[in-house]
Amino acid sequence: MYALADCNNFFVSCERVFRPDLWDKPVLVLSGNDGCVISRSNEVKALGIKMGVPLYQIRDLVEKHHIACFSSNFSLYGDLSARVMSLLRNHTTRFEQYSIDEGFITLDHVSPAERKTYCENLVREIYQGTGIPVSMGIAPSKTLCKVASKYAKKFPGYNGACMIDTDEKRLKALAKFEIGDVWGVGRQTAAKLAALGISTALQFAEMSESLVQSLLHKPGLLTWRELHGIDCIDTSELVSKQSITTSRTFANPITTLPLMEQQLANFCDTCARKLRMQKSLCAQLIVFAHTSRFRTDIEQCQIVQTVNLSIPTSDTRELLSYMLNAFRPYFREGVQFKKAGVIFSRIVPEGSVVADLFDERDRTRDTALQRTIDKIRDKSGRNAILLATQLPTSKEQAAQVYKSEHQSPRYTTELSQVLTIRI
DNA sequence: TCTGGGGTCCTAGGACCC
DNA sequence: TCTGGGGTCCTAGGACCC
Repeated sequence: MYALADCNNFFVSCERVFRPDLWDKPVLVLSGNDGCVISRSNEVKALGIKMGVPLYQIRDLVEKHHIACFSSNFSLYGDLSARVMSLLRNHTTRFEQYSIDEGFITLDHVSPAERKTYCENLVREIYQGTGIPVSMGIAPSKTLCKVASKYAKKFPGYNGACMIDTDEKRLKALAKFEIGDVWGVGRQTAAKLAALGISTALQFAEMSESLVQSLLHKPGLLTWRELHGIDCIDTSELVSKQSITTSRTFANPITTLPLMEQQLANFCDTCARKLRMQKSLCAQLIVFAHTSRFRTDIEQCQIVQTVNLSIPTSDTRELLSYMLNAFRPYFREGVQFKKAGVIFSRIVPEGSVVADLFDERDRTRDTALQRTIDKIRDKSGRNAILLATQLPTSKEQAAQVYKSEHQSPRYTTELSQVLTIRI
């Protein structure tokens, strides 16, 4: 048996931990540039505000119902997530973090009769220890855990933990569960199934295995088996990422090369630091920039350049020079670039690389320099030392690239803060 | 006017091989 | 007009997740 712990309205809950006055008020958290809704309190959900809607489309509702809006504050969410996950880790022999707000534990060390109570206590402990409300779902497969956790979230009578441990409970739970809400069933799949008259998880489970296989192939088949209680989805943590992305939408489009290069240099730096943190190198980088797909009134432009490296590296200066050389010829002055980003892929572990006879770089020296730069930054802050390309071209321009008007303080990750904490 | 960011897995089809 | 067959590897794009 697994138990899934799923934080309720996670980003909103994080903001509320430090704003007890908002505990029973409508609250939402916004994406970058305060663009879209990415987390909603129950009060906001009740107002019919959907996940992902742009803020400008719900301005009236926000004002009318005095909804508290926050810009996203990922250093806060990451820190509170780590605290929740560490409490979960203490309660099991096997723990798998699935996302920033979800983790699976196994319950082999708890007798079947005590599992529900055990999880109810864990929910209480996490709430007392972190201020974050959590719902738990207990079941023999992860997909069923997800179903159970949604029931736990929806009905207070479950005391925060819902268990599907008999066939009777399983069928009852699936009968009232929309197929589109099942983990692994997205819009396309739900539409395909709707065409066959299938709308609940139970109807889907009652399809023949061979029909599911021919219609939805491997992913659909796995979901079908999971709903029958067969554990077959592996979520074991990948020790290192297979690709690393940094990309941003700009509040005001970028139209000049120096400003674009500065942004790309910072993206490249962020990716390269992540790469070095997981002790890897990459052999491919992709750099892209494009105009807003919503603006049908202006000239559209999309740049995508892939660079393959014959020798994998994690050196920021080296990666940046390849990147800018590939990008520069395609940049068109005056085009309104709304989004840009960098992707590192073909990632391999450090030390797995064989020296190249025709290598023209002094890698020993490069590595030593990069290590020194990293050390200075660890000690004195990220901006203590930067590449020239990363420097803002002008203060006025730099200030206009992003927008974040409702940012909460970095309560947990910045020193010298006086805090009011809800107990 | 304003519309997020970072991932994974799977599959079909092209390139290439003998 | 007729134009092999079978296999592997790689990649782009689709679908999905939070």
